[in-house]
Amino acid sequence: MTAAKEKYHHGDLRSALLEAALAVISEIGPQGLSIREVARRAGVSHAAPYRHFTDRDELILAVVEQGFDLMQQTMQTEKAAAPDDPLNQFAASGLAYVNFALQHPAYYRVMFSGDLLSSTGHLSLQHTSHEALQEMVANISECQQLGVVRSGDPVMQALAILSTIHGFVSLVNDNRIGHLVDQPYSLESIRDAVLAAIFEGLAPPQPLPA
Amino acid sequence: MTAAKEKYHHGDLRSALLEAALAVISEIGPQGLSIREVARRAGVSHAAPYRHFTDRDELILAVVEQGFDLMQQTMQTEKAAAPDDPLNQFAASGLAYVNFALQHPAYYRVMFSGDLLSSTGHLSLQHTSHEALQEMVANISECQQLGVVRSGDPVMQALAILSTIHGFVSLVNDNRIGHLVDQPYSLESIRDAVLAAIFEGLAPPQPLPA
DNA sequence: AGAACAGTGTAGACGGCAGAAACATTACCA
DNA sequence: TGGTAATGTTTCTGCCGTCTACACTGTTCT
Repeated sequence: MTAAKEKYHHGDLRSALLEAALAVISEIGPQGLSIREVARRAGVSHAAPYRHFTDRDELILAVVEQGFDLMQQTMQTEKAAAPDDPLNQFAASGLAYVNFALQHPAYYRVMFSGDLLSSTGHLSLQHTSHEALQEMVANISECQQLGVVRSGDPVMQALAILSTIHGFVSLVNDNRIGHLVDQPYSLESIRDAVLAAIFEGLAPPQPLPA
Repeated sequence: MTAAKEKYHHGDLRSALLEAALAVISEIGPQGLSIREVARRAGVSHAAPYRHFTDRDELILAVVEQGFDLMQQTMQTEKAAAPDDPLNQFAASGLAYVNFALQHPAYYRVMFSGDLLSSTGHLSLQHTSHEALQEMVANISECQQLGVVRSGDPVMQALAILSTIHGFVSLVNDNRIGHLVDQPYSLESIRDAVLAAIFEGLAPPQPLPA
């Protein structure tokens, strides 16, 4: 935990603030994220964070970017570890996305809450997500050419899949699944069913004639 | 707009506050919703709302409940207007859900933002959504018995569909779709594609032998 | 070595917010 | 007509974001 680092003023306040911010979001939720609380946890005065972030928004944005980095990295790793055919790799990416969201709910909430940042703009983020979608589309096209995914506009298919996955993890992270279903369903079983539904919908309507 | 109603103190402050709250959410977003701003718009002191709502949360909750009522009503109407077979009625409900969310983004955001209310609990809402899911499940079962929906646990199917729809409208309402795709896709076309994808995934794998 | 300087943290102030308490006004009812 | 409950206002506390003026620390130049 932040080891031995009290060099001169603080050492690495910026990182400490990001860490504290994530902790606050985990414990209290994003609405409880205040500059003052974060500063308190980092053990500095309430104005110190302004040396590193011009704004509350910029602090949050930094956490968001950190989250995107971590997610992208995780997905890349999982994809690389999957068998070397497009459909399996695509499935691995999807599973990795969902697992990231479920394992790091604080990150996912900040990244996609929509109410946290005042402006949804922020070009760098737009670029990141646009790229991610493009990769997804390319992957789907590849699967189509192999005949393992039904034909259709891959952009539309990607958006539908993204909707499903994002919707699922949002419902879970906002704690709405528990109220919806009765006892005997575990989160993992629902997750697997949702992912299965995606791939059922993606499969060609007629099984391969072979 | 609010007609002639300045009876005694205010007339119907409670309604005026709900109306103002919704307006604020539309214009500034849910994070800008403050008791004081709402009171200002209703032309009363900042403490007046506390006569009608014990809490900021309770005000928001009232808007949420109003939203659920309106949505349920809309869906019921559309469902009744659809042809009298289960699959068409199911499709009509789904379309109505999406359209409600797209036409009343402010309501939808408050209803499902997750960050707005401190507690996700609120039994009445849990009850409402649980009931809604049950109805969905029943509808799916009916379709299965007619052979127009593939077999499988209808609860899981319902959750997958709900995920897709909720995910789609969340992405749209948080303004993320625009950054993702390039020009030539209209929102309606994406909406239709997403809905189509749901029903493709729901269709029996082998077309009816007839 | 010593002085200037930039980077970093602090102290205090301002206005806005949620919420509680005490007070004022109005509608209604006996 | 007078009493009472409902409704709205004022005022206060404490937290928040952000700004400004100041203090400390490490570096760099002479």
